[in-house]
Amino acid sequence: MPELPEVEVTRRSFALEITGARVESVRVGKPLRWPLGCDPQSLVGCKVLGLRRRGKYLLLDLNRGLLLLHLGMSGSVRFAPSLPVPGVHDHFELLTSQGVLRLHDPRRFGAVVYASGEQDPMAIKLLGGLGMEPLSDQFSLPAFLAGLQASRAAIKQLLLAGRVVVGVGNIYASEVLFLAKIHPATAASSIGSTQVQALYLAIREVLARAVEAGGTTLRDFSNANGMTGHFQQETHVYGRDNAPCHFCGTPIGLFKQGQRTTYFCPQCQSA
DNA sequence: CAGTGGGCCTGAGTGC
DNA sequence: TGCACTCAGGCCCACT
Repeated sequence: MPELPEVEVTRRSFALEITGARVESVRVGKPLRWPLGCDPQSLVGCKVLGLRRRGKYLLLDLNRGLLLLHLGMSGSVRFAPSLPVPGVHDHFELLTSQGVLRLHDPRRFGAVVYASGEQDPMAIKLLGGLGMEPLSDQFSLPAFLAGLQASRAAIKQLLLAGRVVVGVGNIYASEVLFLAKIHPATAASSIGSTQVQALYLAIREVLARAVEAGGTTLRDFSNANGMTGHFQQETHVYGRDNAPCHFCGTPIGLFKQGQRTTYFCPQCQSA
């Protein structure tokens, strides 16, 4: 499910409600991608100072350390004064003085990891290699250009790797490359500065627009209040193979890049 | 060293 | 209806 817009939509949907809450109990279900890294009971009594986002991670700041939440491919978070009895795919739950935080994740590619602080080795391992935040001032055109010039990988795969800029997953990578009229298999270092600028602008615009739209709900994404997104109604190429390109009418094509499906317009994005 | 591909899990959808 | 198979929004890590 979750690329940057979905994670940011999730964050916004309960950041204020959970801030200031005191953890009263913790429930863990089946193992997630990584172990929690602490005794769940040690979280009881912690106070929630705030909820931030870095890339596709949610950072729940506590008065003692922080929890890193990742939604993997199929994760979603709910936060409400109370929730129904946990189901088989609800693998982590914090009961707090202000509501119940629950992670639902059928495929269990997600994770909840405790770190004592941002210098904790686990925090560094997970967050240390992340690229620029695309919706922040940190994301600059010169730095983006330098990042692309340093890699001869295919641009789509470089975007997915998140080492240059974070948060662009499989859906949005196809979308931004379409808007910038760049073929997804183009070697990053060979893209001219004019097209790099178009890509830079497309990343900012598409991600910001997707956040406004409440994210993309393909199957099961919803925010912490259970509301779905509707950016899927605005995609130009993702999931539209054989449908006419919105700009030129050519049928949208698809191919595989590193096990992931890439959608593109063979006319608008001719290599 | 950079770049590619396997694997982690489960559920939904498709074709026979 | 049932079974086998493919595919899915991410990311670490072993390998080349």
